Amino acid sequence: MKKNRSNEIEIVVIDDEQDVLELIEYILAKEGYKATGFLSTDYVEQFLEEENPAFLIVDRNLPGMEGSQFVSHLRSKGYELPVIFLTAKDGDKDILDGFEAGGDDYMTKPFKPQELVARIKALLKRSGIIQYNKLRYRDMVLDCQKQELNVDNSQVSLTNLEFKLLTTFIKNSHQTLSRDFLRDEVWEDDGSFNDKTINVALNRLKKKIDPLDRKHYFTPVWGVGYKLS
Amino acid sequence: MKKNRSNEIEIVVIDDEQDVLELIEYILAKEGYKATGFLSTDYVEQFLEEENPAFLIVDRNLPGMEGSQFVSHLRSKGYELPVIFLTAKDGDKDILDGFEAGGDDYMTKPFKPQELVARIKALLKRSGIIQYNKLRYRDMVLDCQKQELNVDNSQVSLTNLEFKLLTTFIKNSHQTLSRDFLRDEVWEDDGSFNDKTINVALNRLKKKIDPLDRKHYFTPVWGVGYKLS
DNA sequence: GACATTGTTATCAAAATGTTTCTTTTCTGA
DNA sequence: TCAGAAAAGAAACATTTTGATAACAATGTC
Repeated sequence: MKKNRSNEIEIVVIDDEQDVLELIEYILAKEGYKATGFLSTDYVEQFLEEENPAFLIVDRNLPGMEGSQFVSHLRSKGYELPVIFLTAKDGDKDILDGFEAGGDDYMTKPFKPQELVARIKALLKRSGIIQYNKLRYRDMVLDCQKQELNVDNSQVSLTNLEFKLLTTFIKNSHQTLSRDFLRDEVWEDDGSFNDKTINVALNRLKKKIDPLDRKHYFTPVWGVGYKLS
Repeated sequence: MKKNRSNEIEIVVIDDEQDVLELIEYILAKEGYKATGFLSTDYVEQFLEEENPAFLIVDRNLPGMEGSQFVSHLRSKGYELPVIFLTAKDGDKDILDGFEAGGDDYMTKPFKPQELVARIKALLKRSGIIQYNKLRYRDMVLDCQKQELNVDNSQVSLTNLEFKLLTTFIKNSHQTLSRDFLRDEVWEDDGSFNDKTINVALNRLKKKIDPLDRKHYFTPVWGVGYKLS
């Protein structure tokens, strides 16, 4: 029901061989994905419903329900998450069956880990799950598409102005930003402009992203402006 | 950036061997696609600009510019159309290069025509060029052919506009949709357009699918638009 | 014409942003 | 070092912008 709180992309892997499962989980973990393995299709649907993972990697020879049948079933239920088949079944007909069932890609075992990762990435990109407009500073991650900020893996909601302000600072993290610069860049100077507007805006931002003032993201530069620290 | 007027999906194929080109064109035509072949990357960019085809199939060993280089170039220019590499270059490194350059899929020659077609279809579906039959989000299931919505297993009737709106949100469930985007996508901007039209339409939709406002499917993003939650 | 759909307008509420005032901090020079 | 000036912070208030909602008008459909 709810998306993962953290920024991690969650991938479900279904394979009946424990060691293959572990290998894949290891590969995915190394790439920064959160992998959840299943030895059969049992409970997977329930898991999808509850956790809403981003991606599915599925073998075809599974106990109980065959992999492509399972995917077909999911599709008929309206699940549209990207699916890669990863299986020893490598006949021409098998591959076509996989796509017919609603798979997005089909890889045969044995497989190259790097190719699996590349294909996953391509699909995540194509499905719009990966976004590139991300900015990072210390433990902050800004998602420019969603206008969202994560600080230390918990979401902080920012207003447009605050977002623009923070973006400007992170894009220029190496230098002190003068009030003049900020006025030009963030506010698009409408002439009349109160001295304190910038101060107030910045302090509101500070309070939102670090309410307890423990992290001191911003340092005032006396008589000039502010810089990230 | 608008789709071809006709119903046909237009696919560009680049391959320096005339007979391979013709074979692929033949395969695609038989599947009902409109194929346009090129023997090199020359003029392809111009063609993309003018015709805005839906899909690109590209060889790697091309006279002039190498295939992956060309794709990389297109990506950097902002072309987002799906790309399949279809090439004899089958080394591990080659495949990774292909994905690195921005390819969506990678097939090696010799290839099975049916597999090519299956991969094209999968990608067209995933890119939203072909419609899905069903979409799901939380406890909502949309049947796009019947224009029907089921929420928590009971049917809710939606108007065309409402259906299109909801579909757009579910297809882009991972990001905030700005009013500009919605205007382009759902209404096809007739120029005069009241600010509040979108608000009203969305609130009507909200009320229909969740009359008691218990589920909070939509979250307004202040000053921007809405997102699914 | 009756009805459903969609767009428009008006009103209110909420959120964001700007302004003012006062307090606190920081810097400077005697 | 300390007093005073200048700058920044904080809180309260004011203004503006935006969103929700309802009522109404326009449009299209049968």
